[in-house]
Amino acid sequence: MAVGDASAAARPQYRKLAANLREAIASGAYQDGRLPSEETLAAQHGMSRGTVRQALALLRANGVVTSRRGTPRVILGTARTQSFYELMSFTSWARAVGEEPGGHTLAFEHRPGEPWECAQLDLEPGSMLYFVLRARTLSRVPVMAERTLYPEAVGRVLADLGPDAISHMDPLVDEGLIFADLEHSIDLISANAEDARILDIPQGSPLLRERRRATDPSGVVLHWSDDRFLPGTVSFTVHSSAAVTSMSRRRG
Amino acid sequence: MAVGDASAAARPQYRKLAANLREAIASGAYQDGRLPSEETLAAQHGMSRGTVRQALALLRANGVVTSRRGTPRVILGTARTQSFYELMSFTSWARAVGEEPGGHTLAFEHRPGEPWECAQLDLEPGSMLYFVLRARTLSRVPVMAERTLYPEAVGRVLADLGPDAISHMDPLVDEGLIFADLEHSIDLISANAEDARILDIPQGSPLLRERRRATDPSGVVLHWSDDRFLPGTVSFTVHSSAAVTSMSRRRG
DNA sequence: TAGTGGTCTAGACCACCCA
DNA sequence: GGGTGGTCTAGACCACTAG
Repeated sequence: MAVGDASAAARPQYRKLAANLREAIASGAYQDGRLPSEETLAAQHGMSRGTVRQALALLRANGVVTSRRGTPRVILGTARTQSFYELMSFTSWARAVGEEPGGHTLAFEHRPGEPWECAQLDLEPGSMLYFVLRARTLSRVPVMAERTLYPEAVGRVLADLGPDAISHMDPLVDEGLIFADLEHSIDLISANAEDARILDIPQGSPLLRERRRATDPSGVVLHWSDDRFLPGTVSFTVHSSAAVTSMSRRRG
Repeated sequence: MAVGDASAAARPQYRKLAANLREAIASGAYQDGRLPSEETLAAQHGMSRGTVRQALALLRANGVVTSRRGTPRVILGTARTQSFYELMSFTSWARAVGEEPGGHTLAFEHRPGEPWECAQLDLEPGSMLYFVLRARTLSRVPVMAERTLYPEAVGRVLADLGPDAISHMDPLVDEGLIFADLEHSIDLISANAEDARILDIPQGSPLLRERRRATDPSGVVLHWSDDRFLPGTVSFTVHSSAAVTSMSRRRG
């Protein structure tokens, strides 16, 4: 193979290799629970060790394999981390777990933002923004109250959607917006009057709250959302490793 | 610099660079919000571009900077992801946020595990294990009920501790155990009779539950724990990026 | 001591963004 | 078109583990 044959293509080699290895692991190859050495993998796939290591770093970060100097890599499991998109979109998450997602828009406002709202979106105080309030359902049962803020340029895309549009993420992605990073914060709160009405529960009932902020590759905030789930409907799973930790616990 | 001057040392160069950049960012250098190019950083620090990229990958994974082909890296913030150890240890977490941690052991059992318990620890059904039940406090106020399972070899280390030992992690680390990976699962439950007694709340009160499984570099499970926090005492924050996602949402 | 993963280098080409 | 980050190579030495 010639030097510099960087046939990056749409999908780089290291991602393909990572996907292949994942599949191989899931299908039960490597019964001994250990991966071939990096050198071996490189030879088998006709690539350099550096590329193999990129693939393995991906698996490592997702908790599929461990790594320790001196010994072969150990297989931990298939580690079902979701696609990034499923983490953002209630709709595609629901479909991925075999449920039928639904949504009903209860409020769609185009107005100047409150100070805290503008702050969340990194906008000047008083900037115009979009606010959307929706009830989300699984198999027609309400499970989540969703409040989302969009900067003007983003929310405008959603203005034409009907009140029963299922996904609000899909139109945004179709529009060419690129969601690169997410910051999640998870805690427990009690339902206010509005939550109670939306989810048909007594005021004060406990809810699992997930607040999210999404940014594009240049750091511009694309949306901020506050999702409140009924107990028992979801749980959040996180993998963290000593090498790369991207989770924290805050004083409530 | 000679080829192969891999002065890996205790702390590799790329980690030092990452730490330096973090500090520089926090201290307000780079007022324009953009990082110098990789080439520039490499020249400034006398290292190769590959090493610089390792450092930047770390910052990227923690949400400190973004990256996009064609444009300089954009600074997102100081992104306060905690040290891996603080995520594992209630004690060191509490101290890091300026609280006074405490603990009182309510049960310390050495017994054969239930089938589900052995499964969590990857042990044969019926294996001996240690079970510890503790009330954890912040500034002497109970905020969390902690139930932990240890395989025999690990739990044995804790047998000599008194009922008011504050940290159970420190002795384990001192013993030479290496915690490499954590799997967290976060959801909402209601207090059972035992929780109610420990936390002095009515039975059925909502609690934020974090279940954790820690493994060493070879994949051996070192402990499993079930922590139940009072509402308002903690929140969990996770960063995920399109490149490396290690979080998922499950149907409750 | 042989073999593994961890770190590092010096070079290359490519895809992309912006002036 | 010039500069940026993304991908890839082929080599090197080191630190560690295990037989």
